[in-house]
Amino acid sequence: MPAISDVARLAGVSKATASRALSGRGHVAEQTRKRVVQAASEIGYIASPDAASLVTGRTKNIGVVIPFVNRWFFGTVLDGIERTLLSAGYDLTLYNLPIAGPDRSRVFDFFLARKRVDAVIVIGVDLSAGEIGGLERREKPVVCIGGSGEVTARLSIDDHDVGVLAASHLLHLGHTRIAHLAGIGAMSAPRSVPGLRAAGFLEATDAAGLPLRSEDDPAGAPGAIVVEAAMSMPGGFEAGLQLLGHPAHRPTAVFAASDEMAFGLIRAAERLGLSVPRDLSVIGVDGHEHAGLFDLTTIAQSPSDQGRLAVEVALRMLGGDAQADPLPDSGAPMPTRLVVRGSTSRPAAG
Amino acid sequence: MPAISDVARLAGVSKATASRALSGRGHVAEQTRKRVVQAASEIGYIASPDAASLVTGRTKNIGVVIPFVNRWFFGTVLDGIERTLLSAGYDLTLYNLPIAGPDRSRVFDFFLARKRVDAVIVIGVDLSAGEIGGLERREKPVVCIGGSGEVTARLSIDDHDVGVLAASHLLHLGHTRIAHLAGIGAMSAPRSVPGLRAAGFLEATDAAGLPLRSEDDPAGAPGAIVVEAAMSMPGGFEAGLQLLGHPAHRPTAVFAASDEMAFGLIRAAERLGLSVPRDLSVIGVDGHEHAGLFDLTTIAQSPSDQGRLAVEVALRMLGGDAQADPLPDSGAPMPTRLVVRGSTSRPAAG
DNA sequence: TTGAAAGCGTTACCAG
DNA sequence: CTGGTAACGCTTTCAA
Repeated sequence: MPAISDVARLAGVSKATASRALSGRGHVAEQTRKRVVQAASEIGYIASPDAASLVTGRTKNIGVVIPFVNRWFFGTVLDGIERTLLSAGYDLTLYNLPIAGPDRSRVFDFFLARKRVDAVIVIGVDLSAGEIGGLERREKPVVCIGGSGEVTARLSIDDHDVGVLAASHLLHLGHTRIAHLAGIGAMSAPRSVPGLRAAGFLEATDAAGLPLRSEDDPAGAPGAIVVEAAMSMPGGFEAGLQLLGHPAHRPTAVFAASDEMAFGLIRAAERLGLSVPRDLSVIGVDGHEHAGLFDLTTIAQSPSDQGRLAVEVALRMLGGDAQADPLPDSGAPMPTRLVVRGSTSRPAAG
Repeated sequence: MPAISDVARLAGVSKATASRALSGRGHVAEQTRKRVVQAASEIGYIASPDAASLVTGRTKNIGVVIPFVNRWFFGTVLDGIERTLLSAGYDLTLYNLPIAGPDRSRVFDFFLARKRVDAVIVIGVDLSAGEIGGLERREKPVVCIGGSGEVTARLSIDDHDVGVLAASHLLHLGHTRIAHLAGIGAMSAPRSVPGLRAAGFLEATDAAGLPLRSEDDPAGAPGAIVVEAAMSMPGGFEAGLQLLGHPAHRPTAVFAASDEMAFGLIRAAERLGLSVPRDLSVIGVDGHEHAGLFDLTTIAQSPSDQGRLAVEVALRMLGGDAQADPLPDSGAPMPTRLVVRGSTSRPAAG
């Protein structure tokens, strides 16, 4: 493996000059720079990042903490991050965070505690105060996408508003028996993404005069109901079979907390012989790339943009200038938009 | 940031002893070891991996090259890798490889060329001779999962056999008009995963006396046909609309090269008013976690096991003993099994 | 503009 | 079993 001293010798300069010529820091005569670069490529020299970061304190490496890679939102955010990092010359170290348990603290206390990453991007994780404290103590920039926890830099859509928007769309169409397929923890963790969406939903249905019902309530009456399930296609499917199983109790519209849940719900409806949107209107959240295929009305967001932006924010924070607000638009929520397709319509007459 | 010299001072020993005590290499009196460990945890010391790898040449970091994170197979393999690596104390650096273009060579020539990873795991990539040469020149262990290219360590299922098995299942049921929804490149890259599956399919249909047909052939006659599409749900959907669009040309059974394609195909069939399996039998490949939800017959494999195993192989190669065969079972293919569900049946009479 | 030399934080060798 | 010391490969003062 050629070292910088080899390059220096071949180019007839000192290590110092070779370093300056190759890294672009400090002034070097154009002619010598060329000679050094030529020598380097001749022997296939590539700088050792370890040696460099040992002295500079920078690793050119960003840690990404993510709970799933196999859910569309998360995978797509990761994709956006990776692409942006690649073109900035940064490495991405992936930490697939288990929901809880000893491995989770291992990620925070061991892996992230070492000096291997310049910054951390955390996607869709509800961070505990202790975890946040640990990260901040290392003085590494932390950028969050979604999730919850009192952190300085967070990029996210307005999840409460998403809930309001979805409910309003259904109310507007004239539905009065509406269910919300919420993510796990919606009721117990009000600041989490599922919690905020559920709260927005309930606020809107309440404002419209719909009472909150439980599954045991008398059938057929107007009202809103919230059911929790895994935010995945099977989650939506299972919950859907349950929710739609009793004709008398059946809502005429459902707001699913994610498009993947909505897909599962639609399949459950079909399995039960229901037609969407004639018997059931469905609206989801995400703007999943398969939403068109299911003809699903959804509240779209742009995960890959969020990923790209998170990287830009992190790099900006790394670039010093600690005073300047690193967040674009002073931390305004990321945009969402209602995409109306064929899965929502007015309820059947009667 | 506390350094090892701080630990040494606090414990009243030399740096050398402190290092030995903490890393476990070399002999240290049990009593001093305890004192050092105690001192380390007291000041929250964590070794700098950069400094360590500078001298040992080992980074405790594995590079993973992957073309998608958002396809189930790839995401699940990644998950298995990550989990295994985490418990072995290794980091995972992710390279989301663009299919082609300058960014692709950048991954190989710049990112992987640096000394930042101890080994590389490559998932589902058709490696060129040049790319393989580059990797081998760095003398880093390379483990491939799927994909193609003449590399020493490869873990994969027998994709040719998968094609045979799928075709045989359909033939056995009595189908004589069978289509194969193949991945892109199946016909042009015979050693690739799509190529092998298609070859197996054609071998079996040919042996059964079914002629290979093109889309323009006279309708209704027995035969096998191969259509290429993206190995995703939308890919299967679009191709399905095309393939099933003309009633006269319609096959009675389709072998989709992945479960995700099969899901799309099933939706296309439903969209066209066809009933599965009455009008159309469908078999996929993967054992996708949603296969049950679509009641899909499939040839299941275990991506997360493949991921786990790839890590074990890589670590074994790293552990010296270059002579011993690092591959389990002398490189025998990974297991697959036919899971019969409701999407395949005998063709309708007539 | 260039060079010499002093680190960065470890581990590994060689004495003791 | 332990301590001193020399690397590892780079960047960065400080002088020239």
